[in-house]
Amino acid sequence: MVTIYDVAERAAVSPATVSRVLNGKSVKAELAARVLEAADTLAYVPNRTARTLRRRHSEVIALIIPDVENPLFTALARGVEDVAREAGYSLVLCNSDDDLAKEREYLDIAISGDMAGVIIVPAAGESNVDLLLAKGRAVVAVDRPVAHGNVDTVVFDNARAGHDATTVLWEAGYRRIACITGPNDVRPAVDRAMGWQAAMLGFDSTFPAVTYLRHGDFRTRGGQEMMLDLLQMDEPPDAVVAANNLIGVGAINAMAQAGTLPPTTGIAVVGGLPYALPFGHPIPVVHLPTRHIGMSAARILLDRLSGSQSPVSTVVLRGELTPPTPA
Amino acid sequence: MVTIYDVAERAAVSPATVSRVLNGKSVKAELAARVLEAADTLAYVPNRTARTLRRRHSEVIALIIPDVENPLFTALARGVEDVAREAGYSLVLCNSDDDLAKEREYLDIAISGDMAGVIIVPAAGESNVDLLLAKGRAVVAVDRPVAHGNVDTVVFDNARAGHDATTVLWEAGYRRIACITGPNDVRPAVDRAMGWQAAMLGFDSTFPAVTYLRHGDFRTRGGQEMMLDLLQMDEPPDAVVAANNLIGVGAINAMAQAGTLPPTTGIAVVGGLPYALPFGHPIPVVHLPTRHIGMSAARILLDRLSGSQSPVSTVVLRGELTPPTPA
DNA sequence: GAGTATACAGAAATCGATTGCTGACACAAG
DNA sequence: CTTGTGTCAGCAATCGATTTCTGTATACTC
Repeated sequence: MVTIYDVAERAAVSPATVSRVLNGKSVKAELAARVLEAADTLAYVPNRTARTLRRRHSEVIALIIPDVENPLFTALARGVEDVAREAGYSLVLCNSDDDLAKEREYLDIAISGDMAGVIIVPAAGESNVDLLLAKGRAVVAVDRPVAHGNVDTVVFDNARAGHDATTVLWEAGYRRIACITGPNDVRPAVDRAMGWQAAMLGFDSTFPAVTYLRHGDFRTRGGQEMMLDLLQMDEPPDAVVAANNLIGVGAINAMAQAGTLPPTTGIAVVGGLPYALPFGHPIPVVHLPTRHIGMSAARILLDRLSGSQSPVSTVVLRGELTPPTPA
Repeated sequence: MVTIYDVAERAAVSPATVSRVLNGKSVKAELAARVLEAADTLAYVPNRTARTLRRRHSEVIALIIPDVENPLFTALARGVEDVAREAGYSLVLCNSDDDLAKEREYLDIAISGDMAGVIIVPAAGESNVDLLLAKGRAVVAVDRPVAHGNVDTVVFDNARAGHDATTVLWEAGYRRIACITGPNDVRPAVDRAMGWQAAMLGFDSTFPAVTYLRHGDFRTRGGQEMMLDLLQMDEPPDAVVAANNLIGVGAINAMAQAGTLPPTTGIAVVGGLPYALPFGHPIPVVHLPTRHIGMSAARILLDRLSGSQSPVSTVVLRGELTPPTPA
């Protein structure tokens, strides 16, 4: 292992000088040249662990997400990564599986690994980032608020998204519009359903909303099962709002199984479908600015890291109902 | 920041003893109890940075993949994660964008961050892990071999997968079967195309293979463009082998646009389609054991980490042609 | 030309945990 | 009673880079 001492020796200067050269502090040009040459010929790579120990924080930020296999979160990760890299930070992706224990483990790693900051999509339930805050680390919540801890937050306008998705179906002539959403301890799932419910009651105050609401698991499987369930009702819905992309896919699968693909049964989806679904009928989608939400969170975090003391803020990003262009 | 010294003081022992207790070395029961109690009341969290500096390696392994948004790689990541966590390691996901410069950056981070080992899907081109090997770090290549460096490797049997996909189409009666694959500096892309070519020439030695081969970018966009291109030929193919999941999605989109969805134009896909495509006709898929490939790579890495000196090996996993059950 | 300000390099302390070595003590064997 | 063997806790060195402090050489002011 070649260390800063080896470089110092070869360049005939002190380790302190090598450090200064490598960190852009002022050093006489001639010495700097010697140092750089020595570092080069020795193929010196500074040890980040030692640097982190001394500086008491690394250049790594942790991004904790509930599911790496969900395109929403990977898109978010891209957004974070792009901004973070730009600023010289690298990103560690941690997969919590929406499990508080795993999440806690990763939070501990973030603390004990001296990570610069944490961007977290809190797991369902009582996420707690107090320990992190107590240590003075920067934390930003994304997509969902944290249950405990007062931190900057970036979320979608979920109620509105649910409302918009419902409205477009209503305007297309559907009248008995159901809603399949995620678990009821996951905030965006609840909010989107609220948006749907508000919209339906606005159109028809006698609509039996609870009857047509289903909680799945925010995954394809759940969407499919709940849709089949809805279709078996005595008075099945004539359309459905899928509260996320995977539910949308599942619901469409179910419709295919039951032979009631759109436009027979209508569907609108909150969140971009991961891949265009190639069959005749266009599907209205409320596109959520997933990449943006990541970029926004990263910017806020970077701001905190550079010492900003501005009061804790919540940013709400609005989705956009798109004419369904594929891909 | 509460350190091991604080704990030591409170428990009236030396820091060394605290360390030994926390690491399960033999210490008299009474002292151990005092230490644990002190650690508990002080809410002591050991600093991994310091430990890593001293031990000269961390409990983190890096997984470098070309595209976090590709389900193949996220599934692989799950496989790696499951095995790694089991063994007490945590995973850092790094996104190389198939870009050698970004890849090199992450490799440097792996070195300078004292990471225990690296599992890498090498970027297109001349990936080089020599530096890592020179430092004695464990490295495993997945999905593609590394251009430089002699390391354990886990790959799919890509040629066979291409061959199988082609065969199933031939047997279904298609005769002019094209192939859309990835960039020609990406090994699996080439191998799958080779499998297709071998199969076609086996069936019909006069088949003008080069005419019906297209290189896209292994993404939806590329698949779509190449498919449209194929469909515009004077003598368009009557079927196509899509060399990966995203190309498959793109190709199907293109078919939808052109109004020649299966079975009019046949298609077989190598690699599971990320989300079931709900329209009447079943699509044959050569399922690749993506999760397995990750688990296998992780096991090999862990083996090396625990000191195994067995000769460098290559593991080849076979895909399986499935009757196309959705989801 | 004397005195002060400035720039810059080196020595050494520091970050927090681990670990080789040493010494203290207990007990068994001779 | 002495020597030998083993257990276990503490001291201090160590990992590699950063940074404070200090000293020296040079430039600048009047």
